[in-house]
Amino acid sequence: MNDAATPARYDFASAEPRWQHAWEDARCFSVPDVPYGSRPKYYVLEMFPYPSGKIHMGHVRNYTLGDVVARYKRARGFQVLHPMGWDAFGLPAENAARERGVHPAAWTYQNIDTMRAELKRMGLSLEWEREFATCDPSYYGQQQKLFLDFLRAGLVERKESAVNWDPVDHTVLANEQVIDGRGWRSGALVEKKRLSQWFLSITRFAPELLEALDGLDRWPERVKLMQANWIGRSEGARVRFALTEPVAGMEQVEVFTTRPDTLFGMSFLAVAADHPLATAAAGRSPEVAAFITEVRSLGTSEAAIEQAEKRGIDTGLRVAHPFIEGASYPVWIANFVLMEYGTGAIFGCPSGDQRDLDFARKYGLPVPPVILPPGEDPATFAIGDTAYTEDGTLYNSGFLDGLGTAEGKRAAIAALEKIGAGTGVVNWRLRDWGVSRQRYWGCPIPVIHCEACGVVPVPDDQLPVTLPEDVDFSKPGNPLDHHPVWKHVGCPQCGKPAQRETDTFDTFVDSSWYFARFTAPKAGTPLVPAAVNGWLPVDQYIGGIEHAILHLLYSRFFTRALHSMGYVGVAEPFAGLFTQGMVQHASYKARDGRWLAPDEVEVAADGSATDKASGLPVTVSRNDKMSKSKRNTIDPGAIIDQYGADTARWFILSDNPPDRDMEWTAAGVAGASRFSQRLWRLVNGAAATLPPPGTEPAEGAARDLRRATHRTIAAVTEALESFAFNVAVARIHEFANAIEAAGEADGAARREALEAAARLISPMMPHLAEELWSLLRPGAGLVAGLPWLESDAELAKADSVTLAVQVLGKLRSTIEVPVGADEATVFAAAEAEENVQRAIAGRPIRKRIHVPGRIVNFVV
RNA sequence: GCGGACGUGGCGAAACGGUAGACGCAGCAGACUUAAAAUCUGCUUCCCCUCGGGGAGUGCGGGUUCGAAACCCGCCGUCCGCACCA
Repeated sequence: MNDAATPARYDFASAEPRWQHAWEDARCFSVPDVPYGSRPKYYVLEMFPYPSGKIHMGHVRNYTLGDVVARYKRARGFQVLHPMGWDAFGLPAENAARERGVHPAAWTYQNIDTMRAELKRMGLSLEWEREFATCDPSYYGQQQKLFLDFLRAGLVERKESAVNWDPVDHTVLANEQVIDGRGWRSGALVEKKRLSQWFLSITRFAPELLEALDGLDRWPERVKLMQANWIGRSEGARVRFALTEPVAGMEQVEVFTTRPDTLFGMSFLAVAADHPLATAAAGRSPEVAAFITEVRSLGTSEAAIEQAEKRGIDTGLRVAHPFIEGASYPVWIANFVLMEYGTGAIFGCPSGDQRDLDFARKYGLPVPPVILPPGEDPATFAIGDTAYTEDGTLYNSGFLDGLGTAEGKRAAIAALEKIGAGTGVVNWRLRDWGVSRQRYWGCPIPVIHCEACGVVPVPDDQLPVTLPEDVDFSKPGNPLDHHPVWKHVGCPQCGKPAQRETDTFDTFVDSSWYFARFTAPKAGTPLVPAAVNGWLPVDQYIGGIEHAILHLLYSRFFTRALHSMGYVGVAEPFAGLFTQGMVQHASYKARDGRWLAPDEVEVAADGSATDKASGLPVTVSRNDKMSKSKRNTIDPGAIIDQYGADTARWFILSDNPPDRDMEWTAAGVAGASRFSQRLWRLVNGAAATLPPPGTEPAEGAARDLRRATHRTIAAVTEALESFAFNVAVARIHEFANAIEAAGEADGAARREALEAAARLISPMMPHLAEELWSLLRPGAGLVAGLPWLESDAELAKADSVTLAVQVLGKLRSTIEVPVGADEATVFAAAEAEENVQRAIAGRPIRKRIHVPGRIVNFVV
């Protein structure tokens, strides 16, 4: 059937693997561990994937964006480091082991093989020689060395602490992994449990992690803001209140407040249910004990759900006021006071804090007003159900009377410090990072517990501490813990029987330094100074907004810690950050509630859809996140089979700006495919008839085509520089239109245009670029090895421009004038327009405005 | 509650304070075909019209400016983050 009548088409299926091999053979994307010579370095990195089984469209978008940057920067003369690896430890591998009896390592490495093959089909300019998985002993063994360095540097603590316990996954979660009181993975309600845990001292770096955000000028503002909020700096004071009688050895209770100026408005003191004072009070009163039990059982999550309800109980204890001789206040336990923030205790100033006011009203506590709002009369101002939390003038406040809020704070802190009852402090919301997980499939924490010697680091020559392969997943809990022999070792110090730590690291530890390891991935030390200092920081990091806090903050902390230990020269790992939007797809729900896959429905022109099988209408919901449960995922592999990698890449780039959520549509992919075929036809049809390379003076249509060429080079370059990839795509579309419109104009100009098109698409559609280039310049080598095109400003320049002519700011006409025409000529031409005259309607022109190349405006 | 971002045709979107809607998707009309696919050409913000044009228009209401989608003030809406943070 295929004969001469069938129009020729670009055969991506054979071309794409061919060019992938050509790049590989030419080692186009390899760089040395240490950047060499005078060419500047550029490190492009996309957040490495978790090997879940298959790549999804989010990966395709992420790696396409990174590849455009990598290929573009390479063409701009940079030595580009662009590696890929696998964030390979984690729970799903263990779940697979429990559910299907497959070993986590086998499951993981098999997934990696599958996904590597899929990524390779995308034609990414990656340096695969640097690939590693975090579950390789050669990686996590080096991580164990780093941990021991952290330990020696005093950046690790072992603390008994209340942890977030996930009862479904049987593991501890970081605060960041608790979302609305539920485990981020299992969704189970999180319980509080006390365990001995390893903590990395991220709080020590809180001030610099906050301050350095200002210097990250190529990070999205919102990510910096989210981090700043998470670190949560607040200035205030710690105030010690003496108990009127000691309880369980405690003589005082300390509170944190941001409003020491309102101390005279105190009405009560409240502590968290977990506070030692609460525990002491419980010992003296069954009612108090019962209340604490009740608050605990509700838990933080329930509290969040029913928010508003403030509850408390009077302990019967009292505290003295630091400033008011002889005054004392009741100590309450309140459910809205959190042990995790500040000191777990507050002083209640109902007139100046809404929560305190709600509490005071509920339990009939006094509400002494101390802040007078501007313009209010102290004789008449009263607090109703709304606390006054703004600035004002202090009154009823002894020595603070008459001071404003800021001066009041300073004066109160000075007075507290003078009498030894408190100090001005900065309080941080950030907690230390608990990294212990009661899990098998993670990096073993390299310490040994000895009854005589305590915690003993595993000696260097015994590293790596590798995971045992023979593990039993049939019991709940940590397989390392109930392994028959693995944990039983001799103490490295005294030689007596001791036990290995059976906890493994939070997988966020693994991803906190992988970007540094890529610079020398096979080294026998964690990092090689010349390599890591040569390549870091990552110049462009690209990934999802979901990592705005956790991964990015941990990585910043890790880099600072490594910096403080002399491992790396920089303090910030990521100079530029780009957060991409999600890939979404319409979802289809049948009447009976079943979700239908896209290929099971018939979508009409108006967007409505029917079930192919039954013919019944289905509910269409646009812009749904792709998910297996809604059956609206699109398999990248199938798209590449049908359309090729370039088409998938082109569509993803063309649809919208990369930081916004995009909708995957069949029509959009088809459009991208059409364009790739059109470009190919344009080149394939002309290649044989073009003159050999070389330029000649051009006139008329040829001159216009050369102008379009050089303008397009400039416009695409600018768009690529600013991550406006959708605009770059649009400019290339316009360029294709211009080349077609130029018809048979001049061979040399046409060759120049087609060659430019081939090279300009190369960051986005690299295979097609090579194919076109090989048609235009057989045997001339790879586009991947060519420098970026330069726009010739002379050629891009226009001979004449179209000016808009406005009267009173309203467009009335346009005129064509030579570039550089003098103002008098321009005004004369503009005034001569019939439409302009009609709009002026005989009125005198009061003002003439001319913005050269843009606009003329007459004010009448 | 606090903080932030964003509102432009049927849809995705462009637009140094200077011709709003480039480019694409969808749609309509036509060409080529026995037909379809593929491809190509034209039209496509809304309203009025004497086919020359005219009016309105970037969530709403004001303001600054010769000129505002963009800058300022106030609303409304959507989304995101944090959330009894003392």
